[in-house]
Amino acid sequence: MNDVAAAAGVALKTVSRVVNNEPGVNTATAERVQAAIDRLGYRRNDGARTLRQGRTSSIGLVIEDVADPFYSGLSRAVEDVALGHDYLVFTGSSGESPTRERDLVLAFCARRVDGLIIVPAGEDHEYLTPEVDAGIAAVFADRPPGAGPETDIVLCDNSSGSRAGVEHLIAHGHRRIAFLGDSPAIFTAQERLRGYRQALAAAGLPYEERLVAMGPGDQARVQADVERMLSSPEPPTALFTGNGRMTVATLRVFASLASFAPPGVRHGGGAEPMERPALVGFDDFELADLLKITVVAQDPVGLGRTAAELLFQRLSGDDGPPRRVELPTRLVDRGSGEVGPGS
Amino acid sequence: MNDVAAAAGVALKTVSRVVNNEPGVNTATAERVQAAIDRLGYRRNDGARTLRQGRTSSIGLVIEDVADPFYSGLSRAVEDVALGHDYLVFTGSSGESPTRERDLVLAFCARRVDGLIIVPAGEDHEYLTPEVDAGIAAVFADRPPGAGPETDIVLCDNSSGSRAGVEHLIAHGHRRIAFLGDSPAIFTAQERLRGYRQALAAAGLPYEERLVAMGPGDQARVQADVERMLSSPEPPTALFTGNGRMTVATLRVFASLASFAPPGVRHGGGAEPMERPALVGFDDFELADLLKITVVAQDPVGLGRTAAELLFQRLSGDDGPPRRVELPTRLVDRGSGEVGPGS
DNA sequence: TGACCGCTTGACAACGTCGTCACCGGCCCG
DNA sequence: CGGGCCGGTGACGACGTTGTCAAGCGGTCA
Repeated sequence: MNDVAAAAGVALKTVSRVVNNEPGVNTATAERVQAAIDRLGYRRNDGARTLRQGRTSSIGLVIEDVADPFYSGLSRAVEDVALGHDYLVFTGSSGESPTRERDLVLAFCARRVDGLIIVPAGEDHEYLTPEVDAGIAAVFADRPPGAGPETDIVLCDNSSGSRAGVEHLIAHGHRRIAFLGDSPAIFTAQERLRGYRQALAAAGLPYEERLVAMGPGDQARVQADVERMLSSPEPPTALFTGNGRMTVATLRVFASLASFAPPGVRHGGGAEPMERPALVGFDDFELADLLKITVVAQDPVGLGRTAAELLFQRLSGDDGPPRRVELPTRLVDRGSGEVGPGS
Repeated sequence: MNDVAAAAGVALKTVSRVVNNEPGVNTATAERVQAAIDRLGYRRNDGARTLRQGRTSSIGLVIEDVADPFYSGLSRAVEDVALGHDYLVFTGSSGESPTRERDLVLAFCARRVDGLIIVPAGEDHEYLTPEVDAGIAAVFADRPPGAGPETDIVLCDNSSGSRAGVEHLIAHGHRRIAFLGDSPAIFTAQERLRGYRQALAAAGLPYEERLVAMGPGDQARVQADVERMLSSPEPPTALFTGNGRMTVATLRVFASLASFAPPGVRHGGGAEPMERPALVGFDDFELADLLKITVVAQDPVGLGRTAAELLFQRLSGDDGPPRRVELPTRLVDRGSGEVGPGS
């Protein structure tokens, strides 16, 4: 900018005015400055600008994993809202590690992002208190934070969604319904389990420990749990899976159990030691339509958009009490809940 | 930092030394300073730091769409490499718009990112020349740039992969193979078409315009093209789809054409006006294994990792001639190429 | 004629950090 | 006893911007 000013024979401040389209610059002068800018290939240094102005026009987004379709949808929505406000987005994946979540958040804070959108991996968010006190806005998405500052929160209505999914199975005559969920440490897993229990209770069905398995979503674990349940004396006739990864893993288990009939096709005989159970999954996924899997659909885009919109309201001065938004889920019936007893 | 210095009764510079773990500070002094830092909840302003130091320890990543699994895999890989170097990542989706690509890149440049990884949407990258001259490193991934500065480039071996996929179909007896590709303006679409033609030529098969359809990957377009081809007098017995979205769209078309037999199951009669054609897709996708779709798998993670590694080599001083890396593809045979004439 | 106005322009400090250099006191060595 | 060295500390400017304030200038109005 110094060079531009020298080249155009004006003061620094005049160049600044031209660059920022501030009024009060003679047209001829402005043209001369613009010419110098073009000639020298000058571009404003936004780093210095933000230092001077005290806001960076950037936000930080911490999610579990960009490569997970659920979070990448959320991510894209956040990005779109941010770009609409001329904000840039730092993205980071925590990979479910509380340490990495914290490191990322603090790195973003050191960069003085104006706001944060966080899908928390950890339980303790006290580390955020000084940052929030320092004026950084924060919104939690998908899961509520642990102990820490009061912030806006955007969630899916996990328990109602889960309950609706399980009720759908019950309505089709299922009485022994298994629940496969994420690690109990994860909020959404707990909530979905809660919805499952509510649905059972409302229908007067017993809650059986042996039909509930929670843990990481890797194929081996799911395979073991599903096989164990299905080969037990009184196997479940339906499965409810607690997230998209579990649903897909379960489908792979089904595929690996060659004795299953294809979906919708029944075995000939009456005895069905290994008939393919009904399945309803929490969270929609690509190709679920082709595979005809009934799901409780969340709205990752809505989650991201809402979180970003709340954040920008805060950034534009709203300092009302913290809000907690719960987005509804939607049961998408594709038929996989119908197989089995009741159909 | 000023406040901390005052609170600890030392000079600014001493605080700076403590914060940066610089040697030459008396242990007692350091403790006093550290206490003041903790008490005041001070955190270094990395914005000011980068201004002073001339590098921002951040890179910009411009892709087509974070929500697309191919790019989100790439994105995650870039992020992991960057975090390994203590770099932060700005992410932006261009949505195939050259203007938005350019705006994003220039916004990142104004923020003085140290480097850029770009999946180009546009054809003209002259706008990058001043930035690269100014010292910003750039690497193009997945597609080569149009006119502009010489930079490192990381691609998939599109034509070979495509050729291998089509040869697989030919090897299974197919003679009329349709090609459904992305818009011809897109580099990868052109390359994959080239591979298709090479395979045909090598097998002595004619190239027929009527069997080639290129354009956007929306369901309606694909539906129209596939239906037109399949209902033509001499319909293709196999389809080769040019990217994951096309493959999925084509599967949906198959599902909508109720007259098709399920995969692997043949119609009873000899005449087969609408037998389900064989299908091989470029690009793997989740659940392709369950749907038993043969694909030419790319390696989005490898693409992202390689691009990031090249970038960091540049950032650490490597100024050798521009490099062009082509990553191999891999044919994953799941049986969907076998249906039809030869099987 | 002089006070005042609007328009244009510029000088200067400040944002928060770090690199450079200088300073101070104590100690060793000749 | 004097010079040099060293560990510890601080003053100051610079990075590239922008906000504040003031000044120059020509013209208008009382």
